[in-house]
Amino acid sequence: MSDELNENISSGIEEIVQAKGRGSGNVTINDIARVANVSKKTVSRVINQSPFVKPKTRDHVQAIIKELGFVPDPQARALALRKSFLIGLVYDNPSPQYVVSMQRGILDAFEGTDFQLVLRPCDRSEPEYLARMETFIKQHKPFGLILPPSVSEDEAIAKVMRDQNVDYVRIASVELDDPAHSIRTADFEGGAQAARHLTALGHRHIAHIHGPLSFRSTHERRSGFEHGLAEAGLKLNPNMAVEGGYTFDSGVVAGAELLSRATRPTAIFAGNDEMATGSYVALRKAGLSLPEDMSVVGFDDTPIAGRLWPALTTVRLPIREMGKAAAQLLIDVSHGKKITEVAIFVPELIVRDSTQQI
Amino acid sequence: MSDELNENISSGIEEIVQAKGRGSGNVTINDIARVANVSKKTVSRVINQSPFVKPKTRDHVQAIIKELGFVPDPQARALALRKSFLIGLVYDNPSPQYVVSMQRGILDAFEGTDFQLVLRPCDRSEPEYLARMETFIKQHKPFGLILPPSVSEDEAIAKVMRDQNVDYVRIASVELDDPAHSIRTADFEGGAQAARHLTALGHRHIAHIHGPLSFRSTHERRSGFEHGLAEAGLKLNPNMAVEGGYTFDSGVVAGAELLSRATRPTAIFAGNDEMATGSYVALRKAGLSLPEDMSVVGFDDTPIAGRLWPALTTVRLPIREMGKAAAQLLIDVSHGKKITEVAIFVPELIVRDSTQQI
DNA sequence: TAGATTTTTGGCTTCGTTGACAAAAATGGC
DNA sequence: GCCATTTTTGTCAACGAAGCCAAAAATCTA
Repeated sequence: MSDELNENISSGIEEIVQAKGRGSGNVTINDIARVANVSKKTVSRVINQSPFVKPKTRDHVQAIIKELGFVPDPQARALALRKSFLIGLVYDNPSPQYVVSMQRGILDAFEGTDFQLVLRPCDRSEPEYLARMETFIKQHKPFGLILPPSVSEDEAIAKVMRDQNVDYVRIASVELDDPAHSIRTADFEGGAQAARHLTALGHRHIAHIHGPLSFRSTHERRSGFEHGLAEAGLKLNPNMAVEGGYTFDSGVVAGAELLSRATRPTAIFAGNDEMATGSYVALRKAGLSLPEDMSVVGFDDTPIAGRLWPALTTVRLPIREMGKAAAQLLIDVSHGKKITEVAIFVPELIVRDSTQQI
Repeated sequence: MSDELNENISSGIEEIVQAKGRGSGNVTINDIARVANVSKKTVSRVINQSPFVKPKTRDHVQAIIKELGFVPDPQARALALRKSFLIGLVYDNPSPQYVVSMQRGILDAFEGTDFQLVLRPCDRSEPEYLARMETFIKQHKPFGLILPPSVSEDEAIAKVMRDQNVDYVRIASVELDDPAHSIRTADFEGGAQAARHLTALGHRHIAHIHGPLSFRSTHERRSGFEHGLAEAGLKLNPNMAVEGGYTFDSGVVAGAELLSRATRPTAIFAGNDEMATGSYVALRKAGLSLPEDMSVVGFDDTPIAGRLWPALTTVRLPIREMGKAAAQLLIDVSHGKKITEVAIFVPELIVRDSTQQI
């Protein structure tokens, strides 16, 4: 009996391997069912790790799946489940470096899974952006969405996602949502670290180029920075605080503006690396030497920080790790894991060559 | 009759709008068929722009599609067509900036279409990379693949794509494939431009940091460069040519190596912006002033070029436009458009502040 | 060991679309 | 106005999986 069974299986395998090898489509659940001599429903159960399958059956089916190199068709599954295996990265971050790092992290987490990362840039200055978001969700039924700042802070988008009943993870510097939907960064702490570093080097006149006021991170980084200054008995002089747009160009402008003030600061804390890079240019244009004439601290530690001269001292956010954590959270939650605490990423000061003792 | 028809339609629409509004799933082809009083096959024909539909019918159906906000389900279509609406970007380019720019370009072309961009980093140092590629194609049945250098140059990957019968576009500095599958960049010409610029500024001792010899672009850029030097009666001194890996770190090393030579060049042409950035660091470490002591030319014009000090003179490749063209080519070819000539992108020298008269 | 109970398995339908082919409608020629 | 052609439209079965519920097998109980 057992021999006969095995023989049947062997010949079944051979036949299918030959047929599929000639390009007659892929191996499907039906092929597995036929060869394994079970119903396709049972194969489906094995694929989906249903606990209602006898271990013996499961092993048998799995062996045949492996032998035939069967991979379930994501489109067919999506149709039946009314949910695809796409995970969208919805972003509007002005720093391309930030976005690439995050992509990497997400892809790290997808290793060995069937999820695919799709890119969804989101231009919130465009009036239709919410409608587009909704159409995308309706049409493509993504498994989930990952939102880094600043789209993560948009409550209108959050509402759309909830209304459309799609899973999501928001990465932000404040707790915007419940733990199952949040990854948090301790930007406040990062700002404080920047301040402590500069005051420890003896700086007393420290300027700040912060991001747009509509970003939560702007306030967190600045408050943290002020908190750090206060520890050294210092206050942020209001006219030493200039707003930028988290972009390189805005950093150039902001840097120039600071230099036009009556008293020149000896150090600048920029709200992100892009603006810090811009401030380098402004300082150089004014003929200053770095870091002799001015210490500069950035935020994020995107790849450009290490490529500048002098290499930029910056507050490192583990962006790639955050991306990975966000993707993993999405997967874990879908598996029914209960999340009780928001994951918090604490930044770390990376001291390079752009800061020095005064 | 006409009135009656309209009335029926109106009530049908109302009914469906109400039902779907309550979240009972999306509007499907069946709803359209029912309301329009045609078969779903006819609706399908309208969606797919079949020429065998009477204009009157087409307009009628399209009006109802619009009214109900119907969008076809990509998963169901994919299942029936055995081909998804995903387009994969397969990349291994060491410069993250290059990759982001290309992503943007591809997304530009997808505007208003149903295509989604999925990211497929490809690590060719890993032994399984071809098998993974094959599995991805088999499983997800992408509509097409876009391959920038250097994966584009991999003939083993090209074979897999052809065997699996998936459409693709290869972006390369040489003509690797037929016009329907190729986007070409005139790297040779770019190299020549760099040489002409430097010789015109009076430089006679010019070094070259080139990319890995396994990249076609390395040879094209170098040959073009030598060609340009020859126009000025110069030759590339073999020990003034150093190999890098198209990465920042390799640029630092290569720069240092050049400075260790008996005679110091007065200008460097780096094979890409990343390595040019690395050479800045090596030169600065050696105490040189830029551009006074050394002129530097890069290649690509990735965002970092404009962020450096001095801003990098570089040979601009319109990466974003190339990405857009590649995506558009994929779409056009799928629509049956015949391509007789390979699209060639000719680079343009962007003169900034890193080069000066000697 | 028969019957009750629990565990496993299977059958049939559904998801939303397209393909092959058949049927109906429109058009043309006489 | 009738028949042959050509357009246009419709029917029904895929595509490859999962859901619901019933059937079969295994296990337990007395």
